[in-house]
Amino acid sequence: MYSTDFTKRLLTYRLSLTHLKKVGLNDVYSHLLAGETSHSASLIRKDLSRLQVKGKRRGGYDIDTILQAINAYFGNKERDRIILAGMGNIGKAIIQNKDFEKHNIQIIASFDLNPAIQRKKFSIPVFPMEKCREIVVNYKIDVAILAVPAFSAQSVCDQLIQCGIRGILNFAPVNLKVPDNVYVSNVRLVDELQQVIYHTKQKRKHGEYS
Amino acid sequence: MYSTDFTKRLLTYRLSLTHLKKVGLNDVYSHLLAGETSHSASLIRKDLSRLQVKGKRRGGYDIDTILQAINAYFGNKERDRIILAGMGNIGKAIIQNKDFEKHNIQIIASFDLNPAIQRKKFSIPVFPMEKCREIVVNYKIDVAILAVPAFSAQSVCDQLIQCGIRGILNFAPVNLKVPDNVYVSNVRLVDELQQVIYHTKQKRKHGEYS
DNA sequence: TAGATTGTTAATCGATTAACAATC
DNA sequence: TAGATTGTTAATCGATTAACAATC
Repeated sequence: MYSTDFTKRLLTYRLSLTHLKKVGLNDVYSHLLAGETSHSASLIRKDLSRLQVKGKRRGGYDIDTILQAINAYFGNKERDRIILAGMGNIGKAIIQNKDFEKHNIQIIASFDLNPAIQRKKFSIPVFPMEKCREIVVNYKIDVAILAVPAFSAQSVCDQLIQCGIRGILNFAPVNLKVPDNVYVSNVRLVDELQQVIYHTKQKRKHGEYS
Repeated sequence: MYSTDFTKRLLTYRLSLTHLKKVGLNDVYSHLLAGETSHSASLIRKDLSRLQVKGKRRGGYDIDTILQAINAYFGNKERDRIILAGMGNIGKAIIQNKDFEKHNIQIIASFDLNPAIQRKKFSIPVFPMEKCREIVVNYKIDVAILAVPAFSAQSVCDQLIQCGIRGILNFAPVNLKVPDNVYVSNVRLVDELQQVIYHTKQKRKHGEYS
């Protein structure tokens, strides 16, 4: 079982490699990828060895081979289908983002408590929460994006789990309580920004150029 | 110098403590906060000791004292003012999010290359990039949110830095190249989701309930 | 008092890095 | 060949945890 850090790094590698490929490269040295991703060459070699990707002793690694290995690691075969709960600002921004489709992730439906929103036309159907179980079961959905206001987040989360959801990407500023068999990851926009502000100030104080 | 992990945990504590306070509590035990945040009681006590917050040997910690210490750590005095580059879906979702204001972060202006967008009415003014230096200098702005499309991310990033920006919260799926004195943090929505999907599948396979 | 919790020290654990032999 | 890079092992580093004395 590899760490979540490893999994995260793989996606960073993929981003850089896709870029390098577009720019015309076929091979990378570990130290080149290091410069692109701000991970050390040593760590990259270790990660690639964990992925069982073999390089050429003096010619670096074949980019396509790495990309294939990364995609295989994430299970690139079938399209992943997920649902969205909450059609507020964040929910709308998410369904308009084409990057998910590009990576074979399809948001098949959305849920919202507000009937006015249910009646509006979006690129995906919007249902009331009552429809959730039906869709999760019929389409065998495992993962949901939770983008509802903080005050209803725990309750909607509970409902999603009740319906069979086992993985949640949560945008609400709340520490969700979930059973052990449910995986939750939080995107806390305010916290992210606060951290950038904090670390920027620190850099000013202690940085090389202060 | 504390780790970025420590800084991140503090914001998680704050979220839970604010919640617990609203629910009517005045004090917390380390193990209670542990249950809320999914960090160990031991780590929480260590973090609080790093923050120089003292508890009562048998009565736990005073919530307000912790909250004050956390806010002091982040420098709660003055309001932080930042700018936004890119008024696409994500940019719009961000300026509509009231949580930033709640935490004393003010987005004072936005920039977009598209003149049509510049003319639209939003809750904050939208300028062409040429105005950037003027605003960054006049208002002494350090931090920017970068929410432009991937293809222009590096170029807009370079311009921001040119104007004096030293901290960037980047939403574009790109590994930005920046000088050493600039702090960058990335929010990769697609990657976050891909990780949730991956870990959810893994839990199915290896989890307690498989 | 007995029991429970803090605060801190020492031990553990795991992730990253350094180093270098293998090899193209 | 000489030089450069991989692949792996051992060393380091730091973060987390365990343990427990202090104490309310």
